[in-house]
Amino acid sequence: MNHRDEALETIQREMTAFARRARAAAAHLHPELSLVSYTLLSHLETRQGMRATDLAAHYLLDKSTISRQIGALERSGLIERRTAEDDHRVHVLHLTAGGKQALDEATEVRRAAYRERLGDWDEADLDRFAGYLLRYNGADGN
Amino acid sequence: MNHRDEALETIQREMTAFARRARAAAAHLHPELSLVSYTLLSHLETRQGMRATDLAAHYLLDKSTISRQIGALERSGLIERRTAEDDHRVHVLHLTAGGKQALDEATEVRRAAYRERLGDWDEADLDRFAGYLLRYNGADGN
DNA sequence: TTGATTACTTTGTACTATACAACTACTTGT
DNA sequence: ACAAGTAGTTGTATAGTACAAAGTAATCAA
Repeated sequence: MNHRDEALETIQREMTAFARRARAAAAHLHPELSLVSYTLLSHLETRQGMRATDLAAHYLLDKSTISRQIGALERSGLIERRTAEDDHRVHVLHLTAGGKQALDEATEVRRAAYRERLGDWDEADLDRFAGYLLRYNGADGN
Repeated sequence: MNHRDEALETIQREMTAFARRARAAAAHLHPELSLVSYTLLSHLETRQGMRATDLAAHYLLDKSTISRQIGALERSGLIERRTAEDDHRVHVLHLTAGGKQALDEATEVRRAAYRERLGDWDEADLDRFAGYLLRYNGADGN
């Protein structure tokens, strides 16, 4: 295996290892909001008015899975579903005040964990790492 | 939010988004070996003779979860459990030939996907990215 | 304008991954 | 040799997920 493949292998392995721990890590950090709920809320915050279908595509999930997830979030009062005026097939999704608050609390806890974890990194490295991740995720449509 | 926090925020967000897609991505790439099974086999390959408890700690999973996972892998003939000679409470885990083969096949598929995805990165960037991931994961014990 | 087709979502069903608690089996330190 | 600790399994409950089928609304073609 050449040098390039070794780097790819490392990236593959480390990204995967991280992914594998993320759910449990989230559960420990903020037990009241699962990783799944957190990511959905977080996505809705930056893109209010998104459709269920868009979320499904983004997270590579089945539409039925998303339907149930947002159903649960709605029942918990964290989001609102509104039927779109122009197309009555569509439900547009919005964070409620409670949803925003729950999200903010979880985000603060997560931020603290990352600040701690990356505390000894200098700013240039953080920037480059962030840039690489954006580029990586952007590649297949983040 | 200062610059440093913005970089942290990006890292947090992008790592999380990636994690959220990894399971489904794996299911599409190699349906015959889930992300969970893949990571366990992969870990065993590099560290033959590992104990169930070690896997649980590494992946932040409950020992019962690991117990059932390795039970399933054993029933599928992908790994072997051997009682340790020096401590009869302990089961050490080994990849079987079949397990090695299944792992190799999935790894090849994954490698191809990463090669594709990162095809336009130059080698210096791949190296730095890999380095950052190692550093990041190493921080809390990978 | 209505019947077919398409688009978005929900529901029925089944399975996998997971946690927590209780238990069994073994080991170790005093 | 027994109390305390460690490794693993089993009972039970729940969340997350997929796939297939159905429901509902919009659009398009004749």
